[in-house]
Amino acid sequence: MPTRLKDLAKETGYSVSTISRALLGYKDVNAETRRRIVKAAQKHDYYPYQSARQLRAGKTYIIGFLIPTYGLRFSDPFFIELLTGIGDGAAAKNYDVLVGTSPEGEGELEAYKRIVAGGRVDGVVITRTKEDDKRVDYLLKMHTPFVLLGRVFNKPNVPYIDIDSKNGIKLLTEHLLKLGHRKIGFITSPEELVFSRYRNEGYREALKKYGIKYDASIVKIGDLTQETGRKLATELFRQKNRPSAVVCANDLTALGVYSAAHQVGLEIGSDISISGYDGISLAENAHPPLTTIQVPIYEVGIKLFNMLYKLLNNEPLENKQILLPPQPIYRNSTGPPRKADGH
Amino acid sequence: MPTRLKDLAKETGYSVSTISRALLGYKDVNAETRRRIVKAAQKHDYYPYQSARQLRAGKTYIIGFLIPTYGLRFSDPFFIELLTGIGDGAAAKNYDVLVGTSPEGEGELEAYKRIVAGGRVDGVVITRTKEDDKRVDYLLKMHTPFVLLGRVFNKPNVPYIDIDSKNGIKLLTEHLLKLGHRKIGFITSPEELVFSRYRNEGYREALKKYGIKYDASIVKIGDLTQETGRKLATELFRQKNRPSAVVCANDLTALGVYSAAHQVGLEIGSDISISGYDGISLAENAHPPLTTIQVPIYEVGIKLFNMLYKLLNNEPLENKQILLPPQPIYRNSTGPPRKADGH
DNA sequence: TAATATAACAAAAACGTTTTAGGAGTATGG
DNA sequence: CCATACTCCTAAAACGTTTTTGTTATATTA
Repeated sequence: MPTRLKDLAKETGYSVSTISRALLGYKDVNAETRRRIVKAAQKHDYYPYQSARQLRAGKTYIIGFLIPTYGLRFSDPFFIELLTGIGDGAAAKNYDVLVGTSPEGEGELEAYKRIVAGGRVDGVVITRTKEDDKRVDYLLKMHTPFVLLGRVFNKPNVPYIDIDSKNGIKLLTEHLLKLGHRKIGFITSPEELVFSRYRNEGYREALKKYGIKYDASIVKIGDLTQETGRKLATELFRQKNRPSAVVCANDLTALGVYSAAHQVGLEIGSDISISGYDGISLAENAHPPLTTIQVPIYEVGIKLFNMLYKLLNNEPLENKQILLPPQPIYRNSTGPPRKADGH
Repeated sequence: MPTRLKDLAKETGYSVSTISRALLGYKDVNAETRRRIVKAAQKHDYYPYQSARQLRAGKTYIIGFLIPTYGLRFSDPFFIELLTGIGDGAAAKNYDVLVGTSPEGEGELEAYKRIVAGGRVDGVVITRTKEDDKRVDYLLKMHTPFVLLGRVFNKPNVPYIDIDSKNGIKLLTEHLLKLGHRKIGFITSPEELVFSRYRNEGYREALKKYGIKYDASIVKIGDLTQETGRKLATELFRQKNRPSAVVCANDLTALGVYSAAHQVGLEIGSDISISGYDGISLAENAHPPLTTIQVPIYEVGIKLFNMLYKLLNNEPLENKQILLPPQPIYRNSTGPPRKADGH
């Protein structure tokens, strides 16, 4: 049904190779000939058949992006914003994005193998890098180009974009300390994630700077979901001498803490201060608006693709490793603690 | 770098065609031969090269899914849940999902043409169907299989899954009416969307049933984003005799109304009742939890893929058109209106 | 005028897989 | 012992594109 070079050849009377060369802009095609061919191509809405193009070129013009899902009802808006960025960047260069899910643990590497070894994609965007990341090892072994959102240890030369989340969390924690908070809880992310380490460091450094001892009883490890944020915050709020503020590893967790706070009747911004991380649009429209680190997610998505594009086309990559400074946005979810130290 | 049939042929001493046939399970391959070949394939982590397979078969084993984006900061979690459903359904059948964005208007059809005419995908999942949907016309013309999330007019035979949103909105509106509300605002979705018509009908029918006149001044057309929900709700709340309840076209809009309500100091569930639609997990964890229609998004995603899969493989489709009954969940965002009719 | 350059097109090969058609060798049956 | 059936394997073709190489006709030059 769709038009192929063969059809255009039959219609115009030229050979398949001339049709191809005319459309691709080769210079040894007569101007009038090219005009006729282009006209016919437009008339029939010709688009080159990708499978053939791919086989011939040894490229797919497709990049892979696997969304790390924790559990079924996975819905972090962060990944939609990132995905649209990557997708729009790709579309601008006539690339496509193959999207899959990668469950944590077992199936994860298998999902990558499937798309990489099968030659389904030319390159990959990886997020939520781990301390010992098998995916990176595998891609290096396979010589498959990739870019990371987040850093990785012991691999000095891999290209990445990351937000300096150590200083991000540090800024937020210091902000709370300046406001007068002295007991600040922390709901962090799974230990194996690289950014957990940075965020934990930021939290600790801020405390240290203010001479406050690290208290493991008010530090909880979440999984970046709202559900878990709510659950862990509830635990924090049940404690005898509950923290007056909670720093969260991401916005979704923070929104979960909102939920917990409401349940126990704590007013956010006064009874309890809460900070997030990511800057999803829900954070802005939450009540009260959430103090967070604003990550330019969509733009990072575009940039990630463009880096990968250069890798794929052997263009020089001037900035191979980009560490963006954290951009804190202080909103009303954080405020000075109640004088009559609540509870 | 990756292993190909040729390599396995060289290693085992069999021909390329025998290798292929052995791995594909043809019966005229000696058991011992197959064993040896399979062993070699495993040893070298062989995955068939997709481009070649696709070209030969005339199929890509890829389906397309274009996310309709309104504006840049697009982040409706609904689509992530749907996407993971579609993706997991596809992966189970060794299919992949090509994801792109489709801006409203101009570029939309072009985005579909790119992936369909270029043979990038075998079939397509379409969401947010329109009254006069060019995409459907195009796909029918191209004989490209597709399934819809949502119905379409004047095309009796197209396969779809839809929630009966007329009755969904009707149930929610009636719920509010039963609670005693008599002035119920409605923030609906863009007119061109098919489900807008159904939802509007549901709203009107409920009012009619209770003998209440339709009041255009408290019906606003939004765009399904939180931002716009907030903006339009603010307009509603500024009115002299503001509505005591607001029905929203989706959860995200409802969360925007939450934001507006908080800004004006209205207590949700008493000063103002709010209902959503979709049942994203954020709705459950909002404060107060949002009354909504629970759509089994993830499962619908899986089912959509399975329908498309059958179409692609010419398997019979018993239920070509599925209309799911609405599943209302009444939470605390809706309650009886204040006796001293606020304001 | 003969040799050479140039312009404009086409033939053919290649990418890696799957499938069709068939072939060689062995077993079976009358 | 010949014909037939069966087992197991392989050669070759095909999918549609791009690119390399080549060819023909015309124009240019000595």
